Amino acid sequence: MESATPAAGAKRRAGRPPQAVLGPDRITQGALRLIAKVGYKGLTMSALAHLLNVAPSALYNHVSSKRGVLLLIEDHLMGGVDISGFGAEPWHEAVRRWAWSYRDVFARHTPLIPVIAVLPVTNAPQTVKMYEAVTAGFLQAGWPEERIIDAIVALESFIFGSAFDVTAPADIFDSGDLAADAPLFTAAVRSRVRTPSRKSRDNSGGSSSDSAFELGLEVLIAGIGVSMVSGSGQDGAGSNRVGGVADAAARKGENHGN
Amino acid sequence: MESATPAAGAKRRAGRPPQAVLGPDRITQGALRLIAKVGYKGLTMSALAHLLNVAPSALYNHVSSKRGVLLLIEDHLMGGVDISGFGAEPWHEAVRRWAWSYRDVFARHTPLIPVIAVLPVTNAPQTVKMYEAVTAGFLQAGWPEERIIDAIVALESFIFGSAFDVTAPADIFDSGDLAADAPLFTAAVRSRVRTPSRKSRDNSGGSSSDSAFELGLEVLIAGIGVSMVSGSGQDGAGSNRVGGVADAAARKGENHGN
DNA sequence: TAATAAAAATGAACAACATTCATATAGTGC
DNA sequence: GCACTATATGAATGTTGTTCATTTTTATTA
Repeated sequence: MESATPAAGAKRRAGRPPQAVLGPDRITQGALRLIAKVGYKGLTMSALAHLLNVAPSALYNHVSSKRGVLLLIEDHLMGGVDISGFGAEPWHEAVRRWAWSYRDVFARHTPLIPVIAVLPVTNAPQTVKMYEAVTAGFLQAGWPEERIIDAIVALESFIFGSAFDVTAPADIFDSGDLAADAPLFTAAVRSRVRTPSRKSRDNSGGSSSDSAFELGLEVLIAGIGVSMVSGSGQDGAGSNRVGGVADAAARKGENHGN
Repeated sequence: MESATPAAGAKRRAGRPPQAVLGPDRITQGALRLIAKVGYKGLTMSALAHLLNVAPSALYNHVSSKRGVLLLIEDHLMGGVDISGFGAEPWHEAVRRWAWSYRDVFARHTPLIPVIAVLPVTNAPQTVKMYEAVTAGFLQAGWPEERIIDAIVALESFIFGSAFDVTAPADIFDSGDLAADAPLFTAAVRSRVRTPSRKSRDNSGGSSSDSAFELGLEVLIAGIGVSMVSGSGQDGAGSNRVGGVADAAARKGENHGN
């Protein structure tokens, strides 16, 4: 039997080959392998073509530009985001699972974020599938339909921003020579504690981006949950207002905290 | 008197000119003018050099790479972020002012975000200044020093992600052919309402990214505020828990919104 | 003051990259 | 069987970021 990917050394003469050597799937897999090996700066059309044992120009029969390759990757990755909690777990837990995996996936693919954020979802089946599952989970939790997209967008914005933060170097807040001009900031950076995050419970010591992500995510989940729970029933204010939480700031008394 | 920027047609012979023609400031201003005119895809070293009436290679006497130009722009823009609220307004209002202006600035400069998020703050005076002001505001509000950076990072992540969202096309959630596979999502997108945002009070109709931003920001401010007021010092549990916001569910009450 | 080093410009050159074009071959539909 | 389309090759192109040798001016040092 012929291998679908012929030996790397084999020459292929010009003209359409007997059986297709490229295709969206192979391009995607090749790009992922390349990224894993040399990172995004090494993801060039030439390198991808070489890895696929093909001339660079052949790729343009399947994608219209390099952006097309990025889109293939993006949609593939979306399939790896964990949506299994929706419909199977309480809303807040499902959102947690989804958000952490979403961030983790794109933390290793931050160059895709500027592409995703601006790109229509059309013809991206995995992406649409993810949104459908998330929407279903929100609906099931009683969240009013007309505000679900805003909630998802807010969460997603936080997730994308946090994915960048994961890639930041540890010394990102080192003021250097300017430390003298920023004593409060410098002290705050130095005193920053690494609270063991949800994630780091199983792994080694938690990173600082994990604790910031956990802080923001928990606040968002709780805050969105507030509107959800209160908005549906008795107190008429709920549907489109979240600001009520702000007033709660004053009431320290019955707080969970201790 | 000689104009600092000589006429565009003038030729300059090789060798160091009598008075400096470049410098960080002129490079920054030139880059900003270029971006305003042709956007980031038009910001090339050649184009920048041409606009500054200089050979491209001359730029490399002042920046070590194109990234250096982006860093100059970034720090300059940080000076435009509104930190005037800290020390002059209640904490939540100061954060609101800061966050909105921060997002607005970088919504017009999203290509900088991947650079900022990964880049140490060293030698970026405006950036350090901003962090110092924000830290001061958080301290003044009673927020425990060791958690301030996490809070800022969480807010910043949300802000960066939201800046991308501003640039997204209106039809970004158009499922196209896949709409049939995602009925709930499609319906939610269609029913999405444009709640007039804080910002749109003075302007025309609010955009959908504005309402998502407002939702997330208000939740974050409220949630962080809860922990700040309640959990600050003594109680050991407060550090990594925010769930208290959820208890505030019942309350409604006024907010800034209208 | 003279000698020397450093700073800041020019212009030519380069490699890498995304992309296009002419060409060749294989499959598909009428 | 014939036209058409799909898919490959390989050469070529135009940008882009960057480097290098060179030149001129300013700053430093002996």
